[in-house]
Amino acid sequence: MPPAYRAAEVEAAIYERWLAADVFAPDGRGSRADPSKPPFVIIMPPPNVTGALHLGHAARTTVEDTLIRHARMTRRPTLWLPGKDHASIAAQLVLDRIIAEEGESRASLGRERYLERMYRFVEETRGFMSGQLRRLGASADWGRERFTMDAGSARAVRVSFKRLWDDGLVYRGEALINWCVGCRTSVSDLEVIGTPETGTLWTVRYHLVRDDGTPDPDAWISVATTRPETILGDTAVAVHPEDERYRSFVGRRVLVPFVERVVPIVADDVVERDFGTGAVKITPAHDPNDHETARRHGLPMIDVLDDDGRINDAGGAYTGLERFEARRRIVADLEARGDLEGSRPHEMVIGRCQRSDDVIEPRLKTQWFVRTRPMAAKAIAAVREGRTRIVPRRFEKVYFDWLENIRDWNVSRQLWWGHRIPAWYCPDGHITVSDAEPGPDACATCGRPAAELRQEEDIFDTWYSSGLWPFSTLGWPEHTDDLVRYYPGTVMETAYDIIFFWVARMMMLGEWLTGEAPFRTIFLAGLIRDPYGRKMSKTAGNVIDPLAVIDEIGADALRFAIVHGSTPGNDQRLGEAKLDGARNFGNKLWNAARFVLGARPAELAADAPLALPAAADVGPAEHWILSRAAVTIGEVSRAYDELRLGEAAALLYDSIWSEYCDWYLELAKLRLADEARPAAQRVAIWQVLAWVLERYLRLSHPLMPFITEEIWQRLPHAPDDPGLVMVADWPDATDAAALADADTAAATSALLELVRGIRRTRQEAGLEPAAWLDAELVLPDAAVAAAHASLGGSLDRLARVRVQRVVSDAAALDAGAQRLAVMAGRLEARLTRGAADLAPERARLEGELDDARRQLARAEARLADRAFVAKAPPAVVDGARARAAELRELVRRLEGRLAS
RNA sequence: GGGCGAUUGGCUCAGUCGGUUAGAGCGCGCGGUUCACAUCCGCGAGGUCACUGGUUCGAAUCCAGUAUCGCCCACCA
Repeated sequence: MPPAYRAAEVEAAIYERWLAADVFAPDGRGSRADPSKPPFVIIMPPPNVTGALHLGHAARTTVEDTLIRHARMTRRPTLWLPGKDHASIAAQLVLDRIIAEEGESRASLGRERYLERMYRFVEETRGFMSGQLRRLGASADWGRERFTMDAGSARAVRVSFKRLWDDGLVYRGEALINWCVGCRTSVSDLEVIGTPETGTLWTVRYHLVRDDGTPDPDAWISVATTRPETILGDTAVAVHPEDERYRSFVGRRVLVPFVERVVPIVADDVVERDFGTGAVKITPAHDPNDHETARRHGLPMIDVLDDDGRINDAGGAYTGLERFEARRRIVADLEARGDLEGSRPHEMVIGRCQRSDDVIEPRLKTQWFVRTRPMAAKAIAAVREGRTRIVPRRFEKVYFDWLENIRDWNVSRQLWWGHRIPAWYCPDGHITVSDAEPGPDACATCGRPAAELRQEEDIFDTWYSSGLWPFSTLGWPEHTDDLVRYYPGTVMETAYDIIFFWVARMMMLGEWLTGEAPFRTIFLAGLIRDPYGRKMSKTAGNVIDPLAVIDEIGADALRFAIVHGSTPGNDQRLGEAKLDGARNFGNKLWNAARFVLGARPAELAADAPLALPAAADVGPAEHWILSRAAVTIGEVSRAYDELRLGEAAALLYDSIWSEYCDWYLELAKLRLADEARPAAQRVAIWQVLAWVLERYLRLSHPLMPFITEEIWQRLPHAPDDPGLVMVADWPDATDAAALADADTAAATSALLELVRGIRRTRQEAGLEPAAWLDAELVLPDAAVAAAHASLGGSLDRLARVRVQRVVSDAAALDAGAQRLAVMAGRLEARLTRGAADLAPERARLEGELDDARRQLARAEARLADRAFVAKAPPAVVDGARARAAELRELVRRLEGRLAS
């Protein structure tokens, strides 16, 4: 076994071995799944097909792979289904940049050639991400890999849309949508990011119109606006109905500047009297509030923009101007004609596009909408009724709030890369929605032949096909075997920032289309931040490249760092310190294994399978580590079961490092090297050493799959072992628990405390660390004395003492001797060494006595409290009594010691 | 304007069902050429669990309020 662990070399080879063994698929050749057990299914959140692996992907992959590996080891049929998302806008933005370098553009290529180019591009990139996920150790079923633009997804999109259409949940209508000029498409409300910015609030005069229809140069109403270019689309001015200042204005008419349109002054209580002038210009086609107001008052709605963000034909002299240029010109022109009353800086929230960061323009457009309320009700019910559980629970509220206030979903996108909406128009204006791949044979209303029908140009919002993902990947709408067996999924693991985009939509579409919630548990993780708590971003320059980390310290270390100390739903910081810690842990495990493999007694055949020794040969240290192992197996298993992976990692870290390596390995080492010890005992020691290591490897495997596999392969195995730790059975604690004797384990534990006490005392007394001290031990229990005798010199060696005498009572020792006293629980040691400085030792004992007395006083006060004794559970009271007795004894002994 | 989260040693975080002795890693101090590992070993210091009040025999933990920071949602032009 090489002295240092070489992650990079090991990981690639191990992954190949897993692939060759065909153990990733639930029905793979090497799978040891028990078909009678309930399947464990995770459908992977599909990363963007053009993307590169970032830490977020690494975190998702790590958590899901860990859950999957744990489930696989419990013999459940385990499906982790991977895939890619076509990510229409994101992918188009990427491709647009690329073709721009080639001197082309969307317009120059045209739809067909653009899509051809996109398919070629996606062909090139789609393998990258999978390769990167494999480097992380992802044990996904690559044979079932899917793509949101593959034929199966396309079919699911068509069939689902037809179903929703037939169910009356789809409509095509004119509504105010969010238009992104930069992306040249509409986007959903979720994709509009409210950004606080300082804008300008202009005050503008609208002149009243006299009865003869001419504007009155001396009478006007002043309105406030932040977007003067929308003046061109104004169809009213509104004031509050109870606003005394404007009471007489209501019902009169004003002239809209530049377009010279005569519009009414209406009263509506949306108007805030305190804001601006208390009078609002109403632009129904470009503002949600105004749109509502216009509907209430039956006002016309005039769109003044075109798709490129320029003023359209409705803008009179401004037609053709870019929107912000138009704004500047209009402000200047208002000023010139004396109708600009003033302007001031104004703090406001600007809607910007999530993708392009361009300013979103609300516009009136005819598009496709999904009526979400009925679906939302089902999605809410699924969680309310406990059919789906959200972890951590606090996100239920977020989920409910959003679904309860949900608005219709604009699924139309004026893009090319995506699923085209399967709706056809006939010349008579009828709409036919069809789920047939070639489209409908004829107009569903008038029967006109297909040749006369024209398909909708719009494509679907990317998240529409993502919403179908939990079942489209399993073959829906067909009743495939996979769908029957693996739907609904077990856990949907994702970060909390896409609850609305994705989780809620999967729940809605899943409930509505399949009649079932798409998963049992929604497991929401937090985001990974840099060591200062900032979001990682390329512009901030604080990104950690997971692949660079893997190259340097290996996937196991990255995985462990991601999981260790994390809590579901909470953001976590990740930096070099954490990564180093994880790497060091792997190194520790590797070296421990190196020692174990090298320490096998010659009496034990090299290929003898791992087994626990006969009870008669089991020594005290073995009882101790086996009892610790039993506890760890139980606790770690529970932590995995309850999705508390951070805790599983912490438990393993502590058990392996602080118990197994720091103590047990040391105790085993010395006795194994002791040739005078009977072979049967040495063999037993090694067997326990190796057995516990093997169990810890299995427990750690889901988190650190590569290194545990590599080490496990080097341990001896029985012929019927599965050959890979990856498909080894999840350990249980019964063997260890049955063999370990609790009293002996406790006796050993007490002796370890004594060693710790001796080390501390000698350090405080300023003794040379290497010096051997003579010692007399007070070991009051027979069990402890027996354990000490059995461990022989190994324990003494850890404390660097030569034991002269062991007594059961401190009274048997010389009272006045100038010796260092060590107390550890009920055990004591007296150390002799010429140059010892006794003062610090005495000071420490006095401090301890003070402390013990204080605690005793508190303990006794508690017991004196009748209410406590009467009301606290008996076990707690008993515990308190025992504790008080212990403290009393400690005080007595400390007093005795200090008196001498 | 609503909602959520966080607040525990210098830093980053755990802390299950409320149980009295609040843990870890990093950092810090002291010491170490122990033949698995210096990516290491040993020892130690360091905490009024943000604050106020309440519930309880008992509160880091439950309740109410306050403060600070962060996030999400929301139509004052």
